[in-house]
Amino acid sequence: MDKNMNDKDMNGKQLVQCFKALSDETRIKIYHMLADGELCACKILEDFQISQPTLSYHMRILSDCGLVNGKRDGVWMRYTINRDNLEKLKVFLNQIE
Amino acid sequence: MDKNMNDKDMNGKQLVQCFKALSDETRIKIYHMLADGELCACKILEDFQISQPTLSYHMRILSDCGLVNGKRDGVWMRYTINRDNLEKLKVFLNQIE
DNA sequence: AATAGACATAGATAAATCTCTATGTCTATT
DNA sequence: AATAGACATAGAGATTTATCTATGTCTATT
Repeated sequence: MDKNMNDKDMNGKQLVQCFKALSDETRIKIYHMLADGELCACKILEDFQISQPTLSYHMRILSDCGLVNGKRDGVWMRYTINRDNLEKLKVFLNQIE
Repeated sequence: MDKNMNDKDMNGKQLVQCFKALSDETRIKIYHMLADGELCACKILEDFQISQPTLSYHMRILSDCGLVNGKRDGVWMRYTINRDNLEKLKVFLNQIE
């Protein structure tokens, strides 16, 4: 696992955290939605039958592992995909085989 | 999530299951080990400080989601990476962006 | 400065997950 | 047919996760 690691790799812990972040139907759907571009939390919330604190919890998990960037814009939180870490996930999978 | 799906895609549930399977340090390490080729359960077990039933549990999770193939060979279980489903995971990530 | 709206945090709870020990099943060998 | 070895299953317990309600914080508007 640790051999052949370079700056394009994630460490094991971070990888596990990323996969854990994507191992939930709500979060994987959010991640997929963000593929089309930036979205604010209140917009994302409209697409789900969950409470606002639950969404906040999911966005924190997606942010903490580095898959998603969040920036405040006044009263809104605007979320985007973190392209660097998406790339690192791809690098990991491409290492397999 | 469901638009633009074709035979190269996994459905949402299966994707979630795959990511869940990889969201554990033991399993991600096993998956990485299998990248180098077939291994039997008893060989994999040597690399971890876990009980045999726990390994069996993890191998079941990796198999059930389709990331890993297991075939019996007499008394041994020989595991390999399921290349098709690895490819599907890659396709999913490549769809992002 | 009072209010309203967007988001975060705290605390509680139910469900899922990971691990173990004990035991069962199947295969190959003696 | 008895035994040993590799793996699976059952059941239990501790931890983690996903969700909620209630409440707090911060920003913008009136």
